[in-house]
Amino acid sequence: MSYFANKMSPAEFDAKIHWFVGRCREAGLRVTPQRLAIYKELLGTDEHPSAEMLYEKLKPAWPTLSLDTVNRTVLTLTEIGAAFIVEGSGGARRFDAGLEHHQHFKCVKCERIIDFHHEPFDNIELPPDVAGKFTVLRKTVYLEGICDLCKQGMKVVQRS
Amino acid sequence: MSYFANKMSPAEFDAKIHWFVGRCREAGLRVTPQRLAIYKELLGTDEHPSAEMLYEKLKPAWPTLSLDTVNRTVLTLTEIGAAFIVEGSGGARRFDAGLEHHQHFKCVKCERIIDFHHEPFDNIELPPDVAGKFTVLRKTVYLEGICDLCKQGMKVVQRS
DNA sequence: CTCCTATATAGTAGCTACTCCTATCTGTCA
DNA sequence: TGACAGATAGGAGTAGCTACTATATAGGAG
Ligand SMILES: [Mn+2]
Ligand SMILES: [Mn+2]
Ligand SMILES: [Zn+2]
Ligand SMILES: [Zn+2]
Repeated sequence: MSYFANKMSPAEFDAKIHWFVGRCREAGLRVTPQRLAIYKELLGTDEHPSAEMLYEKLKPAWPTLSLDTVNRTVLTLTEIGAAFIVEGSGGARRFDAGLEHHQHFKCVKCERIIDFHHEPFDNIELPPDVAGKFTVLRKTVYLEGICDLCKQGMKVVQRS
Repeated sequence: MSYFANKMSPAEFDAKIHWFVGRCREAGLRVTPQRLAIYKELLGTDEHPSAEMLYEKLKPAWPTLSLDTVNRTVLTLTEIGAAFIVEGSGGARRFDAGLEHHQHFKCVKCERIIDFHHEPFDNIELPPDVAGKFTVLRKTVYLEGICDLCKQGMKVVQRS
């Protein structure tokens, strides 16, 4: 059985921020206000935003923030294991700071990326010849199709 | 048990070309020399080329071919179900005319996309709540990591 | 606390991978 | 063998990064 992901508690959120600060120190990275703000924004959403989407959300509170900083920062986040690039095909890269086991469904119409969790997908077993030949760093089960809102013909904010 | 994909016979190749011509007619599309050449090139390779890669391969034989035509054509191929965009994260879109059940391993260093086939991955069962809420058009098991050549530290042609 | 410096940021320019536009051409059918 | 809707070539335009450089600042030394 699977379930759709839900919000985290303020305590969980704070714990993750604390972990992130430690992870930065560990990696020899400065905890700049921009870096923290970008991480918080990514952590607090389940929309799997692109760099541009994060930039637009942060701009009101951070008027001098540059898009390049957002791009550099999300790349840094993936490098220290605080986030990852969501699998998909085409368009802008989408990011995710949710490190718990879960999977993604992407709507090909509205480009929404929706979290779900199905335990059998968490640790799919690799075929022996692949495991023997390659170093597998990431195993993903990924679904694409039409989401509930687009099926109903409802008007959804189109992306791109 | 899984196995790595291998070449098709000339007879199989011809059969697929024949199918493609019929599929074009069926869809009300003209069978132009460019369209056929692009499909043949994509069908004859297991490299999962980008539009640019196809363009470079075809240029010697088709000096007046434009990159835009390649881009439009691979899009058309996906629309009529003669090809699909390979899943992945970031970079140029990569295409595949191989419609048989198989899966992909992508090397994060050299960007090679390698076919393999593991039967348990062919028809993974959807969680009921996802199947009920969304129309799932594509189910993908996707692996990423370091390929055999890159592990050996061999020099491989870097992409991008 | 204050200063120092390596690292990070802002602003901008450049690049890659498409996507759109328009004049010209051609596969298909009558 | 035309006629013409659909396709292509070439070029311009756009989105999404990526590189460059002067300025600013986090965080450690003193
Ligand atoms: Mn997610
Ligand atoms: Mn393939
Ligand atoms: Zn949708
Ligand atoms: Zn490799």
